[in-house]
Amino acid sequence: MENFIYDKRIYYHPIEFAMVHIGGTWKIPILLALRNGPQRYGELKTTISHITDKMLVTQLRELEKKKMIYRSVYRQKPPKVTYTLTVHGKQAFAAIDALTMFGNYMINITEVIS
Amino acid sequence: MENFIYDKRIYYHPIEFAMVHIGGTWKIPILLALRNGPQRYGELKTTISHITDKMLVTQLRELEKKKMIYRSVYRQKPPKVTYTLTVHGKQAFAAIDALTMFGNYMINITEVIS
DNA sequence: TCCTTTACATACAAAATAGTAGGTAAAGCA
DNA sequence: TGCTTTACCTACTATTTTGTATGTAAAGGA
Repeated sequence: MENFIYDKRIYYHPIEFAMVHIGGTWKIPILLALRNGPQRYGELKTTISHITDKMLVTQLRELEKKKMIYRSVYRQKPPKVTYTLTVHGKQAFAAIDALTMFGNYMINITEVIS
Repeated sequence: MENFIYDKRIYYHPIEFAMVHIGGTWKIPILLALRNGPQRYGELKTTISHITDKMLVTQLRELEKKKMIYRSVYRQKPPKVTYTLTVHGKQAFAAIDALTMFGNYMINITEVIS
């Protein structure tokens, strides 16, 4: 299998499919925030600096749809919702870690202002 | 070091920096095409299906600027130019391979039309 | 001199992605 | 009843990325 269709879009390489799962500005930060255990919505918002409500919500919804995370609702006084990694979500970390290593490598060989 | 500046832009995580090197639609296909050895411009154009001249040129220029590939010009009858991976470019393959594996994993657990 | 081949370049348009600003629902409590 | 907290949603705008179409330079050969 080399190319295939999903959700009315054609993919030519597995990497393109990987990217719809962890690509964009915010999906990886969200997955990393959940790496040490579930977090509620408000916690994610403070853990992940600079993220807006809109971005956080849309990316959480996409990750949930793709079965990378799941959403738990606690019916309480002020509502409580937590997000947790699924097994599929955890599978992403091999790639995420490899990307981190490559990024660090490129930082070291590049003139960067810290 | 957690955030830093490069080319007038601020980065908060090494992955963001990795992504400016291998992100976008065409950089990884180009790197993969060069994996088995240097290729000339015209060869890349046929190896990488669907790529346009504009995309191929701009991505080659960016990869060259970032020292991921280098450009060799042969002064000949019709001009000849080849592109070759540098050591830095080769460093990307650990991440690229990890992404490929994750992509394949997600393809398998997803209902995909092949 | 004109033609052909190779490797580009450039203006413009379209599409995808991200950000801004403001609003809402639910439910207990004063 | 009105207030507060948490977890969202929506319309609109801005920015970034990609694609389309067309053009050009160099150099040898007919």
